[in-house]
Amino acid sequence: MAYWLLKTEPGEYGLDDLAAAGERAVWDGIRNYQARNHLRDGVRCGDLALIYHSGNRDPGVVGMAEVVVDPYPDPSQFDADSPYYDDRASVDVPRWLCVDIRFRERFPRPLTLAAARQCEPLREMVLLRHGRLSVQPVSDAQWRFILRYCRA
DNA sequence: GCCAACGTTGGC
DNA sequence: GCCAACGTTGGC
Repeated sequence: MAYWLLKTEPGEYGLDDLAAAGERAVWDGIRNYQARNHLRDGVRCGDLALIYHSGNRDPGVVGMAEVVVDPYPDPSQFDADSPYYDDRASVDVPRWLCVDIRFRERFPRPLTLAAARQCEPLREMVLLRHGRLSVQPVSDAQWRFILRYCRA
């Protein structure tokens, strides 16, 4: 079982939408090869993920979700009406993956990016070193630290 | 809205 | 395969 951090813009699809989605939400639209490779090579059913809100006034980790299925080809890449359509992808040779997740919790004390930068145990976190990656691994130690912080 | 950092495209 | 031009992300 592994830990991840998934980014999203709350104005598009945030923790509220995830909570409202119930048992299963399609986490699609990932269009970055490094993020895709994390899905392909790492993310599996049963993994847990921090939900990170970006592009808002106070970016940070706001909640947690559970991965409920192994990664599979993102249907939106085949949909010409979708903003995530990719005409280089085909059903036979899909280019992008997505995953389904389920809301687990909303943190009483979100970890803002600014606060994370002040936390020594998070110094090596991918979020702080490589800010733009939308699917990124979280180490066991980082996970434990963040949960203790956010649930306090 | 600005801009730095990073990713992608495409000519050669 | 290099690299310049361009596009995107995302904090501020």
